[in-house]
Amino acid sequence: MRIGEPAAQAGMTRDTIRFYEKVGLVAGRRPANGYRDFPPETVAWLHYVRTAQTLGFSLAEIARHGEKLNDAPDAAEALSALLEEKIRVVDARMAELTTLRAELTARVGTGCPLRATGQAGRA
Amino acid sequence: MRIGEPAAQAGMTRDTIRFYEKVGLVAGRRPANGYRDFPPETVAWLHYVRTAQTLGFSLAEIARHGEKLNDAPDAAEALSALLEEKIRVVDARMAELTTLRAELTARVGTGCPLRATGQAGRA
DNA sequence: GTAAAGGGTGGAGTACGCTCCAAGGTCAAG
DNA sequence: CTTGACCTTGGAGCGTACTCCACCCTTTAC
Repeated sequence: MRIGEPAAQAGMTRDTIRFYEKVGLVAGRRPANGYRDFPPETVAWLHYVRTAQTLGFSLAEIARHGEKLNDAPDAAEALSALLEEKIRVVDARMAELTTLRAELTARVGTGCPLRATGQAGRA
Repeated sequence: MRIGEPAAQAGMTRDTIRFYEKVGLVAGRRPANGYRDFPPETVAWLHYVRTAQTLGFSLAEIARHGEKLNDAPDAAEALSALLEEKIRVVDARMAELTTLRAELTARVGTGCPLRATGQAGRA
């Protein structure tokens, strides 16, 4: 597929895909005419990139994940490992939010949120 | 206090505080010698800024919150409202993470994470 | 009086993730 | 063979949040 198709299907601009290629996040062939030619899986990969982004992963991290997956002898296993790692990250992030939520709740109604409640503020 | 003290107490550099002043996040007096002079509350405020940041608020948002608090006739009430608003944001973020976690869990062991499971990828 | 610690300024630079632009080449349809 | 859609490139620009720099002034301690 030429660049427009994955762009449309993944809901991003062609510029974004070119940028992703530049940072090594996607790759394709280059036939004689100079046009990029992407395999169909690229669309799924781009969706995956978006998902990982919403998880808070940087493009660099996502690119590393992609490499790991390509290098792994057993892609399915490597992937499960990565997913599990991500789940741990998500859990950690949620725990953090839980703490912050508690801190906020504790401050509601105290009338002085700028004065630390306990160790608040160093969070 | 001169700039070094709030910097040390809030764990940031003087440059950061100068930057915050530039974007309207903190303010102080300027005596004849040209040195910044901050009130003691600045330290608590800076801690608060850090906390809000970990919540995912941008400096611009935090600055707006600060203004609202200063303008409010009843600071305590205005603050509780803001905190409650933040709590809603935290809750929303957690819900999002929960969804993502479920999506990841569903993919573990499927062997094909790049193929969307349901609406995965549009998250 | 002098030296060190601390403060001031403007401006450049960094990292991330795009986004837009101008100038030009390629391809498919009529 | 021309039109228009789609593609190419390099490079500039943006917003966020700093970070570092050089160069100069003020304060503090001895």
